Amino acid sequence: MPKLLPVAEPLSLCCSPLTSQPLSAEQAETVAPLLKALADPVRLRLMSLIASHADGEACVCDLTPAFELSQPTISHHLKVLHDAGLVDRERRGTWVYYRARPQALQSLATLLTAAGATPVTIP
Amino acid sequence: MPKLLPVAEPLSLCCSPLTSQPLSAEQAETVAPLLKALADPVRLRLMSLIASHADGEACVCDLTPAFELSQPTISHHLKVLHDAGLVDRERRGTWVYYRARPQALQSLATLLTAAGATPVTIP
DNA sequence: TCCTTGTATCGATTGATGTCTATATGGCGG
DNA sequence: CCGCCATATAGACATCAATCGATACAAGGA
Repeated sequence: MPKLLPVAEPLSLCCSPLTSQPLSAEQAETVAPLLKALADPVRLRLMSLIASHADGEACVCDLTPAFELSQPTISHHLKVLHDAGLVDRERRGTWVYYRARPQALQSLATLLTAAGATPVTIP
Repeated sequence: MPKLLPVAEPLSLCCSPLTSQPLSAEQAETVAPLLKALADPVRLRLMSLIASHADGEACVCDLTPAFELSQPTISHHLKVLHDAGLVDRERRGTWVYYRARPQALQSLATLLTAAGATPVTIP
């Protein structure tokens, strides 16, 4: 029987921007783990490397050499990103590819974006 | 022609979106602490309470009762937010007010926003 | 001056996190 | 089937972070 999928959920953006109304405790508990997954320099760079790579995906073999860290450490960080639902994971032959989930980043960005104040308003 | 982004000087957002090009190690070291400061349910709610409060500011005395945590713990979390540059701090008489810095949140949102995707960012 | 109220700091404790080495797993080629 | 390569997991260790009670500091009022 096939292994159960890990935690890649719909990632529905749960809430309106932080600045429009207070987050509930539950909402905060939902969102914080996403931010925590990103709140590490190595994982930020991993996410960035993956997301900016061609087709929004990258092989582990592309990522590991970018750091002066052991291979298990990189694998660990990728697992954290994956468990948070920020990246998808696919095995193709010997290699494993991680793919960014733009909607995940997008929902976080929306949360942080000031309510009325869109990024750039042209008068 | 595109106006310059309303860059928040003290906190100048260091980088273009994650998805447009890889973050340097230095950029990642700069941004990660901001995310880490937000990556806690209590601090997320604090930030949200402050930002959504009238005038974007709130007294500690308004914030503490919203949690079932000791006053020193709330004070600690506020300090973390302040040290990260996410909120300003001002004493008025007996009370201390914390004020959200929308530019800080905005720069994070810009970082997370997919390059080509929706929002109005101007590169 | 002393007391009271609001907020910050200190020190301790407990649990989480990043990193490593060693080892396991999964696929491919011979 | 065997051995090699790429990646994941396990276990250990050191550091960090969240929380608390106790206490210090700051400001205003008696």
